[in-house]
Amino acid sequence: MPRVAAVPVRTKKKTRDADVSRARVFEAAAEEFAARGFDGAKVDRIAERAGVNKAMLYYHYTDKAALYRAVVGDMFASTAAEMAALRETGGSPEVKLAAFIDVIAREGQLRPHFPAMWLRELADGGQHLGERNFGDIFGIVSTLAAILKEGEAAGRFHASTPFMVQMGIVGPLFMFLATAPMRKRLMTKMPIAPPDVPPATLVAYVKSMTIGALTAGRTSSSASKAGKR
Amino acid sequence: MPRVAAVPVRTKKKTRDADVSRARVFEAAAEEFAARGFDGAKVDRIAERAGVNKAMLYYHYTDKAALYRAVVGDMFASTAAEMAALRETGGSPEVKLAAFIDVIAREGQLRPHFPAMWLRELADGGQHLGERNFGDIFGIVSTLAAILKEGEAAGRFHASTPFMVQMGIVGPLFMFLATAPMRKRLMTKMPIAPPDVPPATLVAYVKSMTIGALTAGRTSSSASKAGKR
DNA sequence: GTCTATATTTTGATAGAC
DNA sequence: GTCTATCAAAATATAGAC
Repeated sequence: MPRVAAVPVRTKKKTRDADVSRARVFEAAAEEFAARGFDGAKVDRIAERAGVNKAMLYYHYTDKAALYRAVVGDMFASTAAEMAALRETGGSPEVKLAAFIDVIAREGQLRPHFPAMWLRELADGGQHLGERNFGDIFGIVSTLAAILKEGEAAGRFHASTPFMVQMGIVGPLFMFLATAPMRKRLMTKMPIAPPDVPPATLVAYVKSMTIGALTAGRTSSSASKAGKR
Repeated sequence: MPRVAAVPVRTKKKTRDADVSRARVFEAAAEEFAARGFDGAKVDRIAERAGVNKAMLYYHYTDKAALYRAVVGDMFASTAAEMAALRETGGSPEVKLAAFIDVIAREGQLRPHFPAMWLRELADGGQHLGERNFGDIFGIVSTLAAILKEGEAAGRFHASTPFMVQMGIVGPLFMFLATAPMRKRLMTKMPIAPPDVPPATLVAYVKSMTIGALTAGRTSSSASKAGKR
């Protein structure tokens, strides 16, 4: 037992270093995966970006796929957690829906790699996702489904397909966010693709679109209330 | 000159065969690229899918990148051409906007690989696109920009950013279309992701969203007219 | 036009010293 | 925990016969 007691200090030091390099790898991987996709991302490049040796990468993560899952898992787990919190709050269906959109938008901005990675994962058919990821996604869509159902029951929303509404929210939001680098580069050739739309404007537009579609033809003023400018 | 005269018949035969195998390669490539992306797509697998020898693939196309450009170019050129035609037609801004959305949706369904490939290309930042592709894309967005401007001048649409509106149309449409295989596979685990929403319903929803956002707060009945059901 | 065999390069991954 | 050196497996592309 005395042998065990001697370790703490040194362990703490080592652990902190490990956490640092591990975090650097994670961050670099997120950028690489977002910019090039799973197959396009190269392990060597991730290590280089992270400023660590390639062997270090394998010290922290079993392989490329595990690293990818770590990044993706973090995205969905975080979003799912926020959604769980959202489910506890009150308010009208319109307010809840706006809050739902805010969470998606916030997560998409908080993690710059999120939008592009999500776009790719959708195109990939969820190839790289695991059971836990699907669970988180299910939780997210379920949150939206509950809001829609509530609004529908209250006679404020049309009947709708949750997954379709979800794509109607994530699509515009993430497509716009994911194309930020591209738009920046294209500005000279395409004055139509501005790199600098304020996030608030984008979010407002998405809210307006969604509420607009769900309340089209109704006399309520909810459409104009939720997403102005 | 007599040597030249003897060729035609044989050439025709050969040409037909060539066209067939070339088309098969093109088709197989479109599927592979859509399902796995540029880096994920493997030349061997494309050849196998096409039922031709790998060497044949290189006989028809200089390399993998050229093949990719051929598929992508076809998508954008076709869509751009339809947009050019649309620019000639008349009607109210609302009608034109609906027609614009119809073109995007039609192209997305006509070429099953279009949605997924477009999602990927956006995430890639247009890495694999050439000058001509950007020209076509510019033409497409410009068509939308003109419609929006007209509606705005007529006092029927809010001021808007064309590229953002474009993402608001392509996003929901293509995300939903691109996830068809995924949804089919997930049905058992996620009853929220139905594989079978009728395209007409999806298109109507996107029209309703877009018109709804552009006319939010207005007294006009255009929102309910353009995208019902 | 079509196929076999092969050259070349890239890349994911590990062994083993420090 | 960190790095060097290296292996083994893919994967792109081509040469050359038919």
